[in-house]
Amino acid sequence: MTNTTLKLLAQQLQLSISTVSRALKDHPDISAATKAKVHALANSLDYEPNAYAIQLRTQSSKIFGVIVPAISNLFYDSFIAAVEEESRKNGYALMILQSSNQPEIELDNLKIFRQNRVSGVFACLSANAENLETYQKMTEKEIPVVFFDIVPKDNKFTKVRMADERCAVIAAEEIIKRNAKKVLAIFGDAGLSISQKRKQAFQNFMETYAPKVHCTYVNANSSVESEELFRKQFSKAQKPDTVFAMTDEVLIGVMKAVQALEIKVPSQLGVIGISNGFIPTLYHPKISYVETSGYELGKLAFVQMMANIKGGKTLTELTVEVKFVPGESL
Amino acid sequence: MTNTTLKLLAQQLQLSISTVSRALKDHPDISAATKAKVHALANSLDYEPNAYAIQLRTQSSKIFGVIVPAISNLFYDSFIAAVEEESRKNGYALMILQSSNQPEIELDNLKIFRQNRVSGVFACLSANAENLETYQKMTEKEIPVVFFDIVPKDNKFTKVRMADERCAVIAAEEIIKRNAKKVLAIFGDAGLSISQKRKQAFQNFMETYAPKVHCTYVNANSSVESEELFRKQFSKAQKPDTVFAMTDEVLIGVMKAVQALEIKVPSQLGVIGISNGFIPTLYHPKISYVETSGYELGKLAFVQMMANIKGGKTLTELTVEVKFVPGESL
DNA sequence: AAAAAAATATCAAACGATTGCGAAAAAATT
DNA sequence: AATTTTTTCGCAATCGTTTGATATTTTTTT
Repeated sequence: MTNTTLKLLAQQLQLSISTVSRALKDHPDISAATKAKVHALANSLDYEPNAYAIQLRTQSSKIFGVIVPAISNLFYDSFIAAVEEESRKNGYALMILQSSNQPEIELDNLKIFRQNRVSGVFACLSANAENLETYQKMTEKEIPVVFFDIVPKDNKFTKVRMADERCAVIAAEEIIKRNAKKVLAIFGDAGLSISQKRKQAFQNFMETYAPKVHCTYVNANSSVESEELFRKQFSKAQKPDTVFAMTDEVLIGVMKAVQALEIKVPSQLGVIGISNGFIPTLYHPKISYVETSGYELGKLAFVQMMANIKGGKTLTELTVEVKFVPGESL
Repeated sequence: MTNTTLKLLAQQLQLSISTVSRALKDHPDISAATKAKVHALANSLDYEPNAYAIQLRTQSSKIFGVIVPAISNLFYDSFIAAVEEESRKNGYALMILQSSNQPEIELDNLKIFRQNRVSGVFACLSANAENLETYQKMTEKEIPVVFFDIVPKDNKFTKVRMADERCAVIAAEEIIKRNAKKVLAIFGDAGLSISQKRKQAFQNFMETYAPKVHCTYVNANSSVESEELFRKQFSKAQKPDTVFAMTDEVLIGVMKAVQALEIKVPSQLGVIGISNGFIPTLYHPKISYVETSGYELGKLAFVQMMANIKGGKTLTELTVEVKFVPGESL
C-alpha cells in the first residue's frame, strides 16, 4: 500500500497541490470550507507529511544527533532521557549513536549525522579523540555542536559539563566536617581530564584547609581495581577511616569489599561518593554523595543547543550546579 | 557555507549531474579517468550525499525507530546498545524515542516515525497500551514492526522476548534444589503480562514438583513497595527462608531490607532473582540470578527485523534463551 | 453597473539525488 | 572506408513538499 501524498489528496479533491498544502497548514489564503474538506480527507486517508521532502525543500531537518561513549550507562542514559524529553517537546527527534570510545566510530557517526543533515549535534568526546577538526567543520557549516561531559579544551566550542571541581570540593568539605583523620581517595581513569580535575581540586582543598588529615590518592579503572585497591589499603595497620569514591564504578568496588569484610559504615568507615544517585541508595546505610545529574546536564545542553540555533553563536562553557545529598554513611 | 551537492561538482568538472552521480557509485558506464577526477573533487569539497534527497528518490530511509518506555533503564539501554551496534554495521541509523509508559506519547512517537518514513520500528509496548491498530496500519504500509519485551498477544505481529516462563521455571528449579521450605515470591507490576506469565509459570512449577513448599506470591510496583512487602513478610513468625525477586527493581527493595535488618545471606535467607546481571553482582555475597540479557534480545530483534525487510513477512515469536548464573546467595 | 479591493486558488520552480533511455564518440570489425 | 559494437556520457522525469508570483472569482465600493 502506497503512502498518501499531497498529490493524491489534490487529485481526489480536484484541487491543486499547493492549495492542499496550504489548507493543511492553516494558511489564511484558503477558505474555511476548503480547509475542512482537505482536513477531512487527509484524516481519513492517514496523510502523514513526508519529512524527507520537507527537509529537502526547507533545508531543516528537525533532528538532533547525539554521540555518547555508551548508551548503557547510568549517567549518559539519563542525559539522553533529558535531551529526548526536551527535543520531543520542541518537535525534534533524536538520532543516537554510540562511539564505544573509539575515535573511528565517532567519525563514522558524525558522517551519518552530516548525511542526515541533522540540525545539531550533542557530543561527548571519546576518550582519546583528537578529531576536533571534524567538529570544527560542522560548526563552520552551521551545524551547532554542544559538547557535554567530556569536552574539548578549546574555547571555540559550546560546552556544558558538571562542575567537576565543585564536586570534589564539596566532598572534601564534608569529609573535613566529619573530622576524618585518614582518607583514602579513589579516582577514575587517570587519563581522563575529569579525573585529573577532580583529583586536583580535592587535593588542593584538603591541603589548604585540613593539612593535618592524611590522604592517600589512587586511581582505578574499574570496580574490580577499586575493590582491590581498597582491600589493600584497608589491610594496612593504619586503616583509612574515610573513603572517597570519585565515580559509581569506584564506589561499587569499594562497597563490594566493605560488604565482604563486614565493615561497619559509618562507625568503622565513612563513605562518600560522586554519583547521580542511583547506586548510592542501593546500599544500607545509604551512601552520602555529591549529586551530578545527567538529567540536569541534558536539560542544560538542550537550552544551549536552542540558543545556538536561534541566536547564532553562543560560545560558552556552562556547568551544572551540584549538591551534597546526605546519606547515613558519613 | 553551503553544502556540496552533485550539481556543484558537476559544474566545476564540466560534467552532467548524472555522470557525477554514477562516478561516485562506481557505475561501470563511467571511465576510470572520470571517476578519479570526480572522487578527487568530491573529497576535497567534503561532499556528503544528502540522505533526504536519496530517501525521497529511493523511498527507503535507512533509519530504524525504537520505542522504549525509558532509555534510562538497565535492561532497555543494553537492548538499545545491541540494536545500535548491529544497525551501524548494516548502514542503518537509529531514532530512539521513549514513551514514558504513556500511550499518547507512544502514538506521538509513532507519528514521528511515520513522518520520517523509517524502514522499521522496534517497539516495546507501554504498560496499558491498546493502540495496536496503529501498529497494524504500519505493517500494512509495509513498515515492519518488531515487538520486544512487552509484546502484544496478537499473533499478527513479529515478536521477540525473553523466555519469561523459562526464567521463572529455572528459578523455581533452583529453589527446589536448595530444599526451601517457605518461599516468598515477589513479582512486578500485576498489570503487565510479563508478570502474569512469570508468576503463572513459577506457581505451576512449584505446585507440580514441590507441592509441600509453602509459597507466598505478591506483586510490587517499585523497589519501595518490594522492600515494604519483604519487611512485612519477614516480621511474621514464620519467616520465609527463600525469596525470589522477579525484577531488579524488586531485588533492590529486598536487598535494602536485607542489609538494614542484617539478615545473613544465604544462611538465614536464600535470594534469587531475574536480572541482566548488573545489580545482583553489586552485593556481597553475589546474588544468584537467572540471566535475561537485553543485549541478546537486541541482537535477536535485529535479526528478525532484517528478515522482515528482506524476506517479506516473518511472523514468529522468538525467545532468547536464559541461563542460571550462580552467585553465593542460595 | 463598472471599477477597485479582497479573497481564494493555481502555476511552476525549486530542494538533491537516482535512473531508464537515448546520443555521441571511440574502438573494433568487416 | 563503411558499418557495427562498445564505451562514455547527457537528458529529463521523478520522489513530495514549499512558496513567491500570478490568475481567477467574489465582494465591496463608488
